[in-house]
Amino acid sequence: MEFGSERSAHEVKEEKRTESTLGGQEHRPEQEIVMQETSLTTPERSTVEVGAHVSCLSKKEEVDELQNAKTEMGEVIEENQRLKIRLNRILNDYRTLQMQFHSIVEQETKDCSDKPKNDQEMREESELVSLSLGRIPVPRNNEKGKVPKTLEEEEDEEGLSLGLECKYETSKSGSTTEHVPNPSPTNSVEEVPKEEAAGESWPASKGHKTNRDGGEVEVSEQNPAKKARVCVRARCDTPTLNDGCQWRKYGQKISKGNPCPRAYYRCTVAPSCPVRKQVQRCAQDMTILITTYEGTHNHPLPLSATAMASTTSAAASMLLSGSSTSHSGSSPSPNITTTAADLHGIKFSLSDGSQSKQYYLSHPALSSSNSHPTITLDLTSNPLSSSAPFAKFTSNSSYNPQRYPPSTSLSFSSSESNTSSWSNGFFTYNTQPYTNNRNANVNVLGNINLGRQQTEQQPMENIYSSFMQRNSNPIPPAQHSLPDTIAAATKVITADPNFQSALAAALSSIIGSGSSQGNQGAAENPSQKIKWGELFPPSFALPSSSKVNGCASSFLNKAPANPQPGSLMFLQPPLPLSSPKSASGSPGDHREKKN
DNA sequence: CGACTTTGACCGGCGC
DNA sequence: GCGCCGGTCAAAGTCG
Repeated sequence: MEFGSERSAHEVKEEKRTESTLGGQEHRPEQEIVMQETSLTTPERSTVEVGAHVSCLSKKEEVDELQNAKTEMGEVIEENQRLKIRLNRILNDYRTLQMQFHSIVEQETKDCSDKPKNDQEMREESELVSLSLGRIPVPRNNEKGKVPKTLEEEEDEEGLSLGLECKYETSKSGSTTEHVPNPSPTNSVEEVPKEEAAGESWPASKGHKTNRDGGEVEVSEQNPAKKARVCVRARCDTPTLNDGCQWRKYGQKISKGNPCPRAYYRCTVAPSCPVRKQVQRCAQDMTILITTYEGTHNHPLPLSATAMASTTSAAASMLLSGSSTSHSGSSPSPNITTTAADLHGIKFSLSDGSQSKQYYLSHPALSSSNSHPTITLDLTSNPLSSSAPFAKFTSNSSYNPQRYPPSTSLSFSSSESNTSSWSNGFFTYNTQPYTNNRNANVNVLGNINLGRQQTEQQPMENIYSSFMQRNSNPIPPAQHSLPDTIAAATKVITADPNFQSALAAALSSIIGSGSSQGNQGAAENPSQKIKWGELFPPSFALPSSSKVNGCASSFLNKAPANPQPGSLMFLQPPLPLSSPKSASGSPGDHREKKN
């Protein structure tokens, strides 16, 4: 709460500063003109003074001085003329600039009023966010098409406000309103529980459960639509991914459309942990294991569990914080595989150096329930973009367009070879532009590198430039000045809670791992927490799971677990694939209800 | 014996 | 209202 007010004040200051800065720049030409005019009047006055002074001297001296005065006057006149010419030039320049500025403003206003209006309406109606922070948003559909407009629109209307002051424009609506009632950082604290609550509540049998269990009620009567799920698709030969957590199977069901049974697991690390997961083989590719996580751990996790927990939390946070959903026009078939390419959504570019992984957040593969916003991480290599080191990260709330209308689209992509992002299960995030330091990976603020690190020699394309490239269509990236790039990137970051969430998770993971070689995540360090909070908005709320040690996912094993020394590592210990039985961790209370 | 899995039954939501 | 379906429960079985 205190923290919230602090940050609010900070935001206000930032905004004021920005406004004043911009204002000053606008008026600067006028000031220059005034100065010039003043300087022009000065010579005339001096001439008069000279004349008066001459009258007091002798004739010879007068003559001499008159001649001198004439000479001086001539010089002054010449200078005056030069000044006048300069003034004219300045005025012309100023007018030209003014005209250009006005024309630009008008143009953008028109753009905003035309397409963006629809966009805004759609966004408000659908409560969704559409961002594209990459280079190429494939104009698949209207949603995609509007992505860049949205950014431009925001940028234009908001007047290029800079800084990391938080803006919650993306979470403008309904589902979000409940979620993020006020933009104060307090939300960062509140969001966790909310997210948890969202995750905790499993729809079908809540009431059911409540009745049977009587007392223990983890039922939250919140908006059912807010239950976020994170679906992870990964190639795995084992029955289940070893994500570091301990799970207990409590059910199995053969779902329609998939011969493979779906298994239901419950986290048994803590008796009251609401986290559950569903595991199912992909019908089309049996080697692909689809794991859907729901809920947030309310207990410390084993170190090996942090990765997955953070990832899923981040993804869930992205969904929830942005009320983001993206809906592709792809077939309603529960088959995700077909939709991956169709999904616009967050697109994280990444490069592993040796191999690239793709992360698609797509339709809920497992989730049959349309009431769950689902975000899917596709860790399977995608043939569609296998040639490019891309990672796609798309969110999807559900198939049901009514509940979760098409909307959110984030694309942090860059076709450049070296980039940041989700890579082999690790989130590598590089914000080098600020430092321009290739080795800035050490700097947590500047670079987020979760997990396996690229070689330091590898130039990593900064995400800001990526944003910039995406945001400013007309202007080639190379022409962007650094300040512009930073400004645009900042804008994007501050404007999109989803991205903030991703950042949050990434940072939290880093923080956790940073200190956590000793187990306790630095996120628990109040001071650091505040720092992060200042930098990031509510959506940055660290999932509870991020505070704890965590999980690794077996899919990470696919990536060579050879972290680069000196870099921020997210998950160092290689995680063996294993059955749930072999899952590590204290048994805790495994029979939460039976006993 | 405790922890875990299996599996049929039950419940609620949703669509027709 | 009915049936389908997803999700969960809990008794029975298995394993170490």
